[in-house]
Amino acid sequence: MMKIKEVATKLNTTQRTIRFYEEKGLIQPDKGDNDYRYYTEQHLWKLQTILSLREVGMSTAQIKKTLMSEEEVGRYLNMQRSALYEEWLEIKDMIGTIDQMIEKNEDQELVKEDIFALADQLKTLKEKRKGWQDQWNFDSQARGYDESLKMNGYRFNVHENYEDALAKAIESIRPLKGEKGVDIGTGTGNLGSKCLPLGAHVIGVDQSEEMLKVCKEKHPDIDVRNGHFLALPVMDGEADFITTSYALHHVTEQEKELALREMDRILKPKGRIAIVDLMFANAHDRARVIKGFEEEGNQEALYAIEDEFYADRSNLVEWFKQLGYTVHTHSFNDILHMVYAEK
DNA sequence: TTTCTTACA
DNA sequence: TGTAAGAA
Repeated sequence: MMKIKEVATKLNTTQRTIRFYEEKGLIQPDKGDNDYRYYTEQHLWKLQTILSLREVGMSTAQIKKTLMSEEEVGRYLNMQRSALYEEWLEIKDMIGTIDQMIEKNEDQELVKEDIFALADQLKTLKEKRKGWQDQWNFDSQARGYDESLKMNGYRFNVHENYEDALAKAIESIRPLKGEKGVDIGTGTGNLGSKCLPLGAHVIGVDQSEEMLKVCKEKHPDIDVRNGHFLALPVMDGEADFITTSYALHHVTEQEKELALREMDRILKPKGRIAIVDLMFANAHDRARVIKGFEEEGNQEALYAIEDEFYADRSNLVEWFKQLGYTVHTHSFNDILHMVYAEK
């Protein structure tokens, strides 16, 4: 039985901190008749983990949850990593615009407007990065996701050519042994897992906890991470290739450009990207296909298209080219396409 | 001496 | 979380 001072020095903290954790309900040491706190080995261990989690920025409230649910420390660490990545990206954005402001300021004289504009731009960028929300509630869809893939829509089957498309993506990427790939919006891992037998390390990113849980159960070898298109939990230039299927249409057309830049950030030079998704070849084609659905009175299709953000493939191609990529495209049907880009 | 509690920054 | 003050 140790008294608080001994514990504090041993763990390299202060007595105040230890009492504070008790106040927050994280630990309950035994109290003697003199009201002194006495700590056992178990208490020490617990305090040690509290301190460790605190060190990586987890709040006491989160730590409390983590400690109570015993089994899932990994899950909370995962979430914490994502949070830190988001903060990191935000800081990078801020530094970037400050650089631009300084440059403007040195160039010309009266450039307040430019600086205001840059600040405003930064603000919207921050909002986009944070403002991501799961409009379609994938957490609740997770369990039945693979089953629902097999079912066809009544008059509109978005998963027609699904397997062909996934196969084509892998065939284009040609993952090599030892390479690191990132599968964005990995869901239950249907696409990402196809890289595993080829010897690649796969990071599966998804914003839905439940999806990740299911994914991990199906494919234990996938390195599953919380995150989304606008804030990928991956370092700059870490990925040899990126895949994504049936996910980009959950991001608005405006955000898609930012999403491509985010992919560009994590991709190595010479890296490859394969995007398989519901999209239209271009604006004309979009009008043509929609008109077709209207003429046949296919409300189901029209509603589905309106509810989500099917990309304009020509825009994606254009953005990739601006970033210096070589781009190829492939159509599976009117609404299912692949964009393949090489850095 | 040591720890405790409470208040406040 | 750090600091301070009075009490046990």
